[in-house]
Amino acid sequence: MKNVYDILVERGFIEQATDEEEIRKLLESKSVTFYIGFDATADSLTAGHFLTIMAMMHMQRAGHRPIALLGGGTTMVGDPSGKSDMRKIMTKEQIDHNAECFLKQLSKFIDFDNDKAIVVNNADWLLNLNYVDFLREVGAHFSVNRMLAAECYKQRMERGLTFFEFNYMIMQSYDFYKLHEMYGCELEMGGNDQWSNIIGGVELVRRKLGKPAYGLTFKLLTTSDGIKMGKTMKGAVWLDPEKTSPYEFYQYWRNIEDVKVEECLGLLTFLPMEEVRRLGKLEGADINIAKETLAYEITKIVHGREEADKAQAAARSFFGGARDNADIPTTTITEYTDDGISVVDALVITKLAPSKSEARRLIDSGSVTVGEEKITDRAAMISKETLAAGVIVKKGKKTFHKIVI
RNA sequence: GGGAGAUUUCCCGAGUGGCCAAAGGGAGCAGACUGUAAAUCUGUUGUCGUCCGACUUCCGUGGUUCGAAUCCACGAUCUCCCA
Repeated sequence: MKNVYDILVERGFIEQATDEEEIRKLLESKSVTFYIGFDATADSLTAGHFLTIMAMMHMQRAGHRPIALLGGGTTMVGDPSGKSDMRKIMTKEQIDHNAECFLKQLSKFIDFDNDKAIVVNNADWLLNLNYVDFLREVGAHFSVNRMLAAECYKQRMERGLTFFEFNYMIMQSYDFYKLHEMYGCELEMGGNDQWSNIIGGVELVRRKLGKPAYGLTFKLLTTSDGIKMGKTMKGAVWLDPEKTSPYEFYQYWRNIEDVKVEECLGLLTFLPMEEVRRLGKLEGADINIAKETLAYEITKIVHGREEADKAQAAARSFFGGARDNADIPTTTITEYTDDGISVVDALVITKLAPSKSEARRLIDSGSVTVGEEKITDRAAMISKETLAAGVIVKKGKKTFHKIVI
């Protein structure tokens, strides 16, 4: 069987490693306990997290033991890495709630039974630390000079970095040390923005325990413009189906840029690499096949086969011209009169437009279609009868929404 | 502790008393062209109203003025210099 390290390399995960050869050997020689941290900054994981989760899954499949570390403690501070502004301070309750949501979602991907994977929350050891003890025990091992030189603080060196946030790196480093002690964790992985924090932990383990420790970072998903992927006009692409419906999720990947298809197939699906390369070679309109496969496979992993089938069927039927009752986002309208409802209101209620002004602009630009009829009149209404039958409202070419009463 | 400066709409960034809902760029949205791609061109981007209209914005709170994003006072936050 192939070394999982080589698999990760082949699929395009790896960005940096503390020592490639050593890590490869380590992963070949035994079942390794490794960890990835998730700071609980929102109540759902995002498409960005999904990449690291995929890596975790590959690792677990290869017989290694993942530790999912929930950042109940570190989120109290907030990681300043690569950020230009200080993060809003969150309450303990919010963080706890978020961590719970994370765990629920993670359980769908990682098998936590029988010690095959472990969940920990760094609130358990970070929150009750004694300041002076901590400084003597851990703080003494960090050089401020070196920390300030770290790439991740570059932006903050210009705009200001508080001591409060500056401690984040030390806290995360301490996590690694703690996990090494508790579970024999030897490897920390994370997105490439975590590189500085990870090295901090690796060095702390080596210094304090005199034992080997390794770090590994993954590529960050970006668009060809270098903008972080997984964002839409509504915000992040969430893994929670309540926040981003499976259909929207599917469509996000279906609409990906040509040049990113092969990369995403490797990173975000389990398709064999021969297949990935074959799909990546498709040109012209044929590449749509690759995109469809990509969207389907990711949706299947995240939301299950059934939802993936539904999303795909809905997408196909709509873009194929059919307008039947497919599984697309649907809103049930309760506020309507005998005249029905105005198109403007309908757009706002379905969240196709954030405000009435925006809805009017959309109508003016000729991008709104109700049923088969293109709407050009700002005062247009959707009749009660039409509503009763259920009608599809279309914004632009790609966004469909069904309305029923 | 002392001194200098900053804070503008999603972001960057103009604007120093009326012509400012506020230049320009980025990002977003839409139209054309396409392959549910990219690039390009065009339109659009505070809210509410059927349009020329009304209303709420330029860190916060008060004030000066017929009139303030622009002036004053106090406060908050940040940056820089000196201790």
